[in-house]
Amino acid sequence: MSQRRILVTSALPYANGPIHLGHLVEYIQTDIWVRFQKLRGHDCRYFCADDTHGTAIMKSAKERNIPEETWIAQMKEAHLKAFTGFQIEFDHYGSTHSDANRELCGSFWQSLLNADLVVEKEVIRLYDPKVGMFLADRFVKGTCPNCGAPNQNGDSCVQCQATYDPTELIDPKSTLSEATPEKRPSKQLFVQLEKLHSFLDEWTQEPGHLQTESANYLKNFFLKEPLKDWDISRPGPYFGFQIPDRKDDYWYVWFDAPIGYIASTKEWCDANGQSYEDWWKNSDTEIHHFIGKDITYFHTLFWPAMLKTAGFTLPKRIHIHGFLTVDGKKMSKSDGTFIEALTYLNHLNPSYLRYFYASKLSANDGDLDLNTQEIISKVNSDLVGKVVNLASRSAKFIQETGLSETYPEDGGLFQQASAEGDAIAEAFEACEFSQAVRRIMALADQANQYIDQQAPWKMKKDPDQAQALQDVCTVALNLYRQIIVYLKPILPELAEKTDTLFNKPIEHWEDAKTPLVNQSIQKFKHLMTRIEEKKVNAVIEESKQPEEAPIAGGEFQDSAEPLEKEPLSETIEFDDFMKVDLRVARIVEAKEVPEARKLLQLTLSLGGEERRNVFAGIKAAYEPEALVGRLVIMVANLAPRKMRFGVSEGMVVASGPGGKDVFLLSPDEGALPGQRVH
RNA sequence: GGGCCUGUAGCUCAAUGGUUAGAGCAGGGAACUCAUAAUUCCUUGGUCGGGGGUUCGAAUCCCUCCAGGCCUACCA
Repeated sequence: MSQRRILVTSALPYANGPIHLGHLVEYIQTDIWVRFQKLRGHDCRYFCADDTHGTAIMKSAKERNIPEETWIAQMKEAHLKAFTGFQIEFDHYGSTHSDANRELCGSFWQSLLNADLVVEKEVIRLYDPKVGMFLADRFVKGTCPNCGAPNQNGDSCVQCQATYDPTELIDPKSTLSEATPEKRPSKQLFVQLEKLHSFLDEWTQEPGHLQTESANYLKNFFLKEPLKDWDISRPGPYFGFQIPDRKDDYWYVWFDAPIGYIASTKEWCDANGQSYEDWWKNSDTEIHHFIGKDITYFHTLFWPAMLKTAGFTLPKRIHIHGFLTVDGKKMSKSDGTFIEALTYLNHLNPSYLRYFYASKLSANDGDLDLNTQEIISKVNSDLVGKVVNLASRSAKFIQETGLSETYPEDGGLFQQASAEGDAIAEAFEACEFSQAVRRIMALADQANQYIDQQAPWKMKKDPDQAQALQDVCTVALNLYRQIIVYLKPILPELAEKTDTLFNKPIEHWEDAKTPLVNQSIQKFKHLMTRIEEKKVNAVIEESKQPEEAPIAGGEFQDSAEPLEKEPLSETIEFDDFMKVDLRVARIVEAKEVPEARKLLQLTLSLGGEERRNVFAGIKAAYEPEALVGRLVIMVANLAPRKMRFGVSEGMVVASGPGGKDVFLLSPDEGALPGQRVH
């Protein structure tokens, strides 16, 4: 296979807020893809930078009473800390506020001028006389001109969904100073994108450049009609780059941001004795941009147009991903699901999230849901239970002897898994990470079966079987290492620990094709620990922020979520209800069931001599001692159920999703054991 | 209102138009005791969203309806 030259970028995070788990979908996705390409031996480089310009940055700096440069330096440091923590490995991470970027912007600009694409037009905009600047839409609030709702944003109304120009707002107010803005004429520069319409038609529809859903979206939406002129300048004061030969005009942040990809490349090239033009003006370079679907517009229309005009190589592919939801909903600060990267890292291992995202990501732009129960189950059963367990259950048998001198007969397992590597590689290449993970886990299942069949722990008891024992463990550990080769792009840290275990680093994807033999093995140390639910809960707790002022409606603001999660059942008749015999019962004894993960054993009294033995799945939520003596509601006529630990003679009634969130029902004071509930 | 995507087991997802639709997790039963209560075997569980159509044959192709998601609007 010939070596490819691949340049990869992720979208530049805005230097105005911390990195959160939503951002990380993209950086983890990109990082996995880049690590995969590097492991395959390609000349692959990953560039990114902070996006540092615009009015929002000015506002933040102003609020803190510090220069913009100080603010963006602080943000960059925080961003890098988060990325490093999640093992996102850039070849270079720059900033759009750099000399390299300023120069490149100048050269792009000149190309646009030369191509006669820039025109000047006069527009009426809102101006804040107190602050002395024109106001971006987001910094104006006022009464909706359509429905009269007060306190609406500058561009649209949440009440009636109307969109409008901020100059149409009734009674507008600047959110920067509370001043009433003035309407002022402003001369602004526009790029006539329409002149490149046919090029964009062609480029966006060419197979391979975009996912089909994105190509369709552009075709049916923007490209169906003449493209609007792109408003590319902003009047000062504006934190950004001044446009050459224009006294008071700055490039709009979305002009200089994507050029930041090239500037970051250039900084790396300058430091490494290379020419950035070899990367960006070279048809042999594959350029891959990873972005979220919210910025499709900028990367699939403006950006190719700019590259084309300035004579740069066009992207080979734009990889567009969806948004992150948590437990099926948009991230929410009040729910504690707006989780910052650094908050996560305070409690949990980054590998968990890397693996979880990989197991959910595919090449389409659908949203990805982070479900707390699912991440626990996936990591604990796949990674710890299956993969790491392979090493854990075999390494210690051959710590003294090391791996066998020649690779033993294994019934073709290694060969088979080696061949599977091609299909796994194809899945990685196509960004079908979930498929790759599925295939890898199937290999782990096979390897566990092999160990079970061979039963090395039995061989260990018989000195005559010493060679067989070494051979079986040699196979098992090689199958394990092979899996780690495939997982290395996703889990670099686990791969490093595995390198240590085997005294031999994994350096290339092809390492999965050759078994290790005649090799000493380090003393086994735990490679990865299980996720504890309480740590996940701690992340959510730490992420919770006080609710913003309630919208309306008084003091009872119950969430609609429980009902959405478990909708009402169909209507039943009274007789149906009466079949269920609910009784008040007193817990007279409660004890742990040591072998059971979720169960407590309860002895319930229905009064008099009537006792019931009930197993309840509430171990995670209640201490046995705290339960003794309290009254609960039980289903008293439920058919007895034989369980592994004994017969359960009914059930106690509780609400909640399960796990730690279980809430037993209690009757009000005065209720007596044995009384029926109706 | 329009566009795009999705709908398969309780949950997460597979299945080039071709046997009886499969995995993992969860549930039930058993085995094992090397391993971080991990693993292995057996097992329960499906109106492939509904209805039409094309076909020798449809989860898969076409039409239509329903539900969900995302995007976007007096425009496609």
